[in-house]
Amino acid sequence: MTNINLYTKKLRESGLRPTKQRLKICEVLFSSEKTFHFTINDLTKIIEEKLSEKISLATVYNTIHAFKKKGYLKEISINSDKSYFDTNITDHQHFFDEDKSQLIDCGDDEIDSVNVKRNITGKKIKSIEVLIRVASDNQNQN
Amino acid sequence: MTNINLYTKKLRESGLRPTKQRLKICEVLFSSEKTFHFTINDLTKIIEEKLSEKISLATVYNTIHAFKKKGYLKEISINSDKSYFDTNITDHQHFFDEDKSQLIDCGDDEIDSVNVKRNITGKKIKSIEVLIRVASDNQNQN
DNA sequence: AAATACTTTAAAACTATTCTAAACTATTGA
DNA sequence: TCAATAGTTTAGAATAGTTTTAAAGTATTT
Ligand SMILES: [Mn+2]
Ligand SMILES: [Mn+2]
Ligand SMILES: [Zn+2]
Ligand SMILES: [Zn+2]
Repeated sequence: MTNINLYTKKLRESGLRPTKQRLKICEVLFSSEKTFHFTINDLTKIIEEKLSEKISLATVYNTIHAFKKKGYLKEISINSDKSYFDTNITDHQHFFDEDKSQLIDCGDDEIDSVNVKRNITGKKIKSIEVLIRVASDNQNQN
Repeated sequence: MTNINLYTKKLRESGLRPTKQRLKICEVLFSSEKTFHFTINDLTKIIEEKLSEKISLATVYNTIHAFKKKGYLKEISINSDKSYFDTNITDHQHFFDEDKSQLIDCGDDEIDSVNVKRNITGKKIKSIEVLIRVASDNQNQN
């Protein structure tokens, strides 16, 4: 399957038609073997700089949300003014480097799976998210 | 130690003088044996309704931040448009009821402690946060 | 081709949070 | 005592990420 076909499939399955703009977004999100973490701002900059293409912010937001809803992207919970997304949709956890405001994947082999012994009546577990905040040793402690 | 003295101590240790407004905030935060989770909006409403006192939002924000910085409050990481705070500053984890947008404490005995096998060079672990998202079984799955 | 449906876009709106600057209050020290 | 100084509260303005709007553009259907 060519990349264009793959992008088209993902867009269609997310309820979106494969337009020029959306395919560009896909190119940034899904062309690399490597997964990555990004904010909407990051993504918009990459599109503008690497693909020298100007896409309206609204289109970027809409597309990212459709992919998130369908499960082609994950959103990572951090206390931050911005939203962080992840092209790695497998079950995995994160370090958050507070010095650089940067997410780092934590492999399955690097953390024991979380065992929850309690269940909330009438509720189902949707996800278990672990965030390990790290910072430089010699931090301004104050 | 009377409550007023306790509040005064907490304020002073957070670098704030014990003013009328700040003591009111303390009363809501620290008078009950039970700990609780809140947003700034919640807290402001409680102050206005229960204590029939009007305190400027800026004062609430400043006081909450000072307490957080000092460690008398914790902030919980959720993907939300608002910040959630916790008067329970002991090491514990959370369920997040997505139907009600409500945090539920997860006791030490209800979850196995997380074992991280990797360390990031030059970085120290500041915290390990676990968030278990739950929602009603019969959710609109779409 | 005309009608219809979907999309992009710039700009406006929205909202939680932070900042500002002026009025107010408490503390200091002569 | 009381003026000078330092700290505080407040309403409103500013900020910034995100969402909404509405009009112009594009694609699809009949
Ligand atoms: Mn926020
Ligand atoms: Mn946000
Ligand atoms: Zn990741
Ligand atoms: Zn809690």
